[in-house]
Parts: sequence; C-alpha cells; structure tokens
Amino acid sequence: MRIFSYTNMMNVIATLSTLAEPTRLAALRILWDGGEHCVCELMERLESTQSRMSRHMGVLKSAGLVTDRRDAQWVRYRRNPNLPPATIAIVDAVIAALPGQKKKAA
Amino acid sequence: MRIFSYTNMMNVIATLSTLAEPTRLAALRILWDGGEHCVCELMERLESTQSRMSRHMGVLKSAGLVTDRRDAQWVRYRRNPNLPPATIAIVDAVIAALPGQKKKAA
DNA sequence: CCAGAATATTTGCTATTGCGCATATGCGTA
DNA sequence: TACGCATATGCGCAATAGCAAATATTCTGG
Repeated sequence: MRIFSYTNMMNVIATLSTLAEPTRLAALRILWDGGEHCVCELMERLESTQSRMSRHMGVLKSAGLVTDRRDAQWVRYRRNPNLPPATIAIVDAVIAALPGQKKKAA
Repeated sequence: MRIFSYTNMMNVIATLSTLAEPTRLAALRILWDGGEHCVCELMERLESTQSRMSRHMGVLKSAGLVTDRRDAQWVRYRRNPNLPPATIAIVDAVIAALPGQKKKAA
C-alpha cells in the first residue's frame, strides 16, 4: 500500500473517517448552513453529552471542516468558510444522502 | 444519539466507513469504471496482500458497493450496477477528490 | 482423483476509536 | 477573589478494525 499518491489520498481518507460517525455527521449537517452554533446547542439538539459533543467538535475542527470562535463563555462553531471545492462536494453529497427532516407537504 | 432518523443515516455512515480505508478506496476507484477485475489484478496494482485484498473486497461487497462473480478460478468484482443515486453521488465526489493519475497535458 | 492456482477465512495480535466520569480551564459577574 | 456557566481534557475501559501467517475452499486441467 504505497503506490497511490497518498500525499493527498490520505486527506480524503481523513475527511471520510471524520464524517463516518453519527454524532459528527449530524453536527456537521447543522453547521453546514454556515451559521454559528455553540456546543450547548448541538448538545441539546443531538441529545449528546457535553464531553462527547466537545470531543467530536474537536475532531471536526482538526479535520479542518469547521472553525471555532470564542464568544464570552461560549464557543461558536461554524462551517469552515475556506474549504476546498472537492471537500465541499463530498460533504454536500453526503448530506444530500441523509434522510431529510420531512417538512410537511403542501 | 438517538434522535436522528438513524434508520437511513446509518446506511450513509456505513458507506462512509467503508470508503475511509486507503486500500478499499483505491480498489473501488479501479472498479468504478464498471469493468470486471479479479482479486489478483487489484492485488498487484495496489501492491497489497492476498488476504488483505480479499478481506477488503469482502467489505466493499457487504457494503453493497460492489458485486462479485465467479469465473473459473477467478472471482471478478465490479461496481454494483444498482447503486442508489445518492450513493453514486457520494462515491463520485470522493473519487473526484482523489489526486488524478496525471495524464500528460497537450 | 490429484496437483496447483485463485480466493476466502480463521486465528492471534496490535492499534485506534468512542464513551463516561472526573477534573481542569476560560470567562463573566458579584 | 469567589462562583457559576460553558467547554475542554486526562484517564481507563470496551469494542472495533486491520494485519500477517496459516489453513481451508473452489475450480481447472490432467
């Protein structure tokens, strides 16, 4: 396993493994709207634990998918505005594959 | 972690974790052309081991991404022709994100 | 039936991942 | 400074994934 141009292939792999976790994917989906969301909000909406949520956000962050900003006692996370198009395409496709939140039909 | 409509979300997660492995992703990329490829070929091209390659192909298969067919002493794998569009979109995006094999420019 | 090629699978092992719990840290206010 | 809220992190644990080596299985040709 040394032939492919790992240099970059591994970035893709990293992105994929980051996405391949329910809580993380759900969080990213929420952040994908571009807005800011604090850990506490995500925690509530995803019925997760403080430590778990924080940890997962850390993973998303170190994968470069999201950005954080300290605002008083909160930390606001949001979708990294500088993602490479290829990465955006992947996340878009993944989120599109998720079951929608079923708005009521007309 | 019980609120989201897991039923289907987990399928996406499964697909993602399947893709999140270098050897598997590289193999799928090869199979993505729609043609048939035996394990021995993949093994060679990816510089992998017999057991490793076989196992990874098994994972791709049980994830529903590929199909296999026995042909004499070989087993020919190929991209599952009946993938749901959403899955195809994901794999397309992922493969597009991989470093290309650099054809010589004009 | 036998030998050999191509695949699959079992086994034992190591590394990684996700979790909960407890604790630490940053920040605002009294 | 002390307290409380929001978030991060250290730690030990259980489950999972991936690997190599050995063995089993399937099929072909003789």
